Amino acid sequence: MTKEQLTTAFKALGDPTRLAIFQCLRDCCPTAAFEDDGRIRPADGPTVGEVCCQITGAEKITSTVSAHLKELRLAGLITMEKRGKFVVCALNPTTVAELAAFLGEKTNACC
Amino acid sequence: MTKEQLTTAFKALGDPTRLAIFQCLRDCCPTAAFEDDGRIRPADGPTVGEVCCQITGAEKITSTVSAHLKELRLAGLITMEKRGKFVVCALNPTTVAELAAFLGEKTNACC
DNA sequence: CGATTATTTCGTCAATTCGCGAAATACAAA
DNA sequence: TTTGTATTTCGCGAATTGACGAAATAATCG
Repeated sequence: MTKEQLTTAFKALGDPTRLAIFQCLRDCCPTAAFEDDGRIRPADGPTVGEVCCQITGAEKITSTVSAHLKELRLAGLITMEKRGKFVVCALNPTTVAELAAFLGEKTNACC
Repeated sequence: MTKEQLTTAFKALGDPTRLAIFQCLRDCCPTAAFEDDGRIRPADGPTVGEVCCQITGAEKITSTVSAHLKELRLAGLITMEKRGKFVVCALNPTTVAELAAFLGEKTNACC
């Protein structure tokens, strides 16, 4: 991970709305595996609309949350995939693990 | 750690200069344990001036780096202590570990 | 096809941030 | 006390950010 990728990722997490999204995706399961019409939705995460509802209480996704999701995606922290009319998202565990590893790297032994 | 503390800490790391300072403090030892006059300097970290030199190449600490150090301190990521004419600093391993732990928390089992 | 639903992009505005230099503060040495 | 050194605070301007609503895009439904 380059220094620039690290700063981008940390900056993405350094906003209350985006951190809430991050926690939502980390802690929450997709709220349903089936649509109203019975079709199954790939269970890799909630739709962006569902995430927005959890975060802001809004019924539909807002442009603000959409922008935050985009930033998290560009930072490599989440994945987003189109599923018909919906966009589902999920954490990118690889990047998260790399951030944790960066923080966990040992301090130089002589200190 | 509250949500606000988490965002503050991540935001503090989300700037290239501050991340460089963080890496410097994590990876570097104090460059010397003795002053010119022979007095020992507490070996808990380099002076802020030494950190600034490593980061920017400047001979004396700049107001920019001073402000970044303050933000890292307010975020709980580093400690700063006055030692006579100097201010020495060091990582706060507790906060760093808490951030790493937050990122490392397991995804909900059902996902 | 048109209508509806889910989402993103765009434009704007207020607020924040970053870097800089000058001035202020703190401490030590002479 | 005066001088010098290390550092912080202040004030400013340029650039970025976050929130919001309106418009655009994309896919499904009828």
